[in-house]
Amino acid sequence: MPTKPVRNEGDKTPMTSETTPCPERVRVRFAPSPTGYLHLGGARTALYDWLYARHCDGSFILRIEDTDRKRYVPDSVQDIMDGLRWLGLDWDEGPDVGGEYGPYIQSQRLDLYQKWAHWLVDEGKAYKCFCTPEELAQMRKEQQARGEPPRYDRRCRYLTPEEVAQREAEGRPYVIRFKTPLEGKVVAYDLLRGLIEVDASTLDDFILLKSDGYPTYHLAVVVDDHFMEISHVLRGEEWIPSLPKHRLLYDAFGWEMPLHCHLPVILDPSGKGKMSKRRAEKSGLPILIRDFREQGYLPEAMFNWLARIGWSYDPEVEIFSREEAIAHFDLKDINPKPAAAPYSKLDWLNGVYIRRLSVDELLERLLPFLSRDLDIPEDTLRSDERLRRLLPSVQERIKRLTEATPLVDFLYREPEYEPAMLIARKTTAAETLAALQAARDVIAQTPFEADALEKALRDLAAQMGLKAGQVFAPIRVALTGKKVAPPLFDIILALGREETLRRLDKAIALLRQWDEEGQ
RNA sequence: GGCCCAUUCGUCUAGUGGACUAGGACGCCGGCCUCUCAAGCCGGUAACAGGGGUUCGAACCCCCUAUGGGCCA
Repeated sequence: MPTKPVRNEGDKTPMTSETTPCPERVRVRFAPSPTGYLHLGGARTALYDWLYARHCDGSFILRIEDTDRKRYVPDSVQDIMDGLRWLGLDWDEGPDVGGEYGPYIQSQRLDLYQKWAHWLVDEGKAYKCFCTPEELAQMRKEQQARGEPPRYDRRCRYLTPEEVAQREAEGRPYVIRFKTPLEGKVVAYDLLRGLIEVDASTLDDFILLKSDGYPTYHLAVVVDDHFMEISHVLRGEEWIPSLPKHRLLYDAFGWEMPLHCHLPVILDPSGKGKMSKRRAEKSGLPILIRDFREQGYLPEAMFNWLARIGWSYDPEVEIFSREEAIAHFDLKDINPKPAAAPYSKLDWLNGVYIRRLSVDELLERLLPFLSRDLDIPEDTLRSDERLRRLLPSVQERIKRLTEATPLVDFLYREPEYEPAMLIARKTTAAETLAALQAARDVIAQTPFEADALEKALRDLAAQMGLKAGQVFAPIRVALTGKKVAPPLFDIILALGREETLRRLDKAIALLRQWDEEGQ
């Protein structure tokens, strides 16, 4: 049970700098099922697991819970590990790095589960159930007809030893079920919510070992957490309903129960239900960690954003590093309320992190995206001074790495645009034409330097009775083919005088022809 | 439907009986700046689900209702 931090009289340090004292030996695991790629919910759970382990100088363990063979997705283990690494969540023990408590893949631990399931049978705390799927279906049907909640009626619990022996002799397949107490309360404790009480009568004689020798989640998780000496089980709140079953199992085994803390789920942005792959696809929002990566989010921004959903150590602090998060992390500060994923905040945060990068760092992060979009090798781009020179103004215009391409592609592609786009608002084709021609000459004759060029073009605009923007706009379109682009003189300098003049000439010709043709 | 969990601005959050005319952030709106778009700066909008208690006093404690969520079927 967490104790409240003691605050001394006259202590001037803010409350937020204090965290609950850590237990002696903290071992926390993240235990995903390889049934799909790493998504928001899993990543956030892993993040809190990791933060707690690191805060307490404990161990973070990765365990693969692959006992559901039907839903197995082959490359999901790889995806989960890639995603965790990308987020900077490193593990001390796991399938790839090993450890003293391995193996860390449940399908390689079947002997253990079988041994302990049978131990419970021998102790009279569990029993073999020989009911066939057909029998169970029939049972369910009858219960429903009678308006009863469907559940196992425990008929095999009361089989005599002779009946059991006979069925075994016949070689009939069986599952092992737990002998749930028929009455009384089952009480378990959750670090965030306190006592969670449930009537034993509402619990089923749940299955521990399936007929194929595979354990159910309940058996495997309890056995593994015990033998891996897990001190804290931090998992999604969707597991709260199974907590009483686990309590019963720990008691039956005579093992000490780790502390449990159920983390709030992440909801769809509408707040109307758990974030799921389907819902995400419908709304066009990313949910898989690989998708966030693909869409140009920075891992440090993701980390920050994910950590701040449902947790805060200081309401005034929105932006924090991994180290700060570790230093301040405290289970008691987790908000038990399910939270809608605040995507707009992620965009803002990502922009903040992008702007904090050095130009060199930004370039490195951008290279994979630019290379792919522009079909130019990374090395070529890396050594392109024109690109590097443009980056500072790109940096403050993008929220995601994917947004850089349209801002710089004019360097590598001939601009394409409709002639009408050249005409600035409140000007005519003739005025634009005159402005472009005059601007062309000014640029050709002025020292090729930003301040000088800008002054010359501003003077030109004044002479022609136009606003500076009315002269800049057609030039921008002529050079980039776009109305939205980095600042004009960054563009001109990046392109160089020769190319700038060439594109202006082309624009002039285009506009003249378009104008003569009567549009 | 049963069991469980939760309930502060649109959203993420602070708040653990008096410091609350409820604080911060994102978004949104407005302004400044400005060659487009951004960034930046300034300002604004906006919440204790409802009802009963307990208490001198409740966002905070208790109960009920409602709503939302989770799990099982």
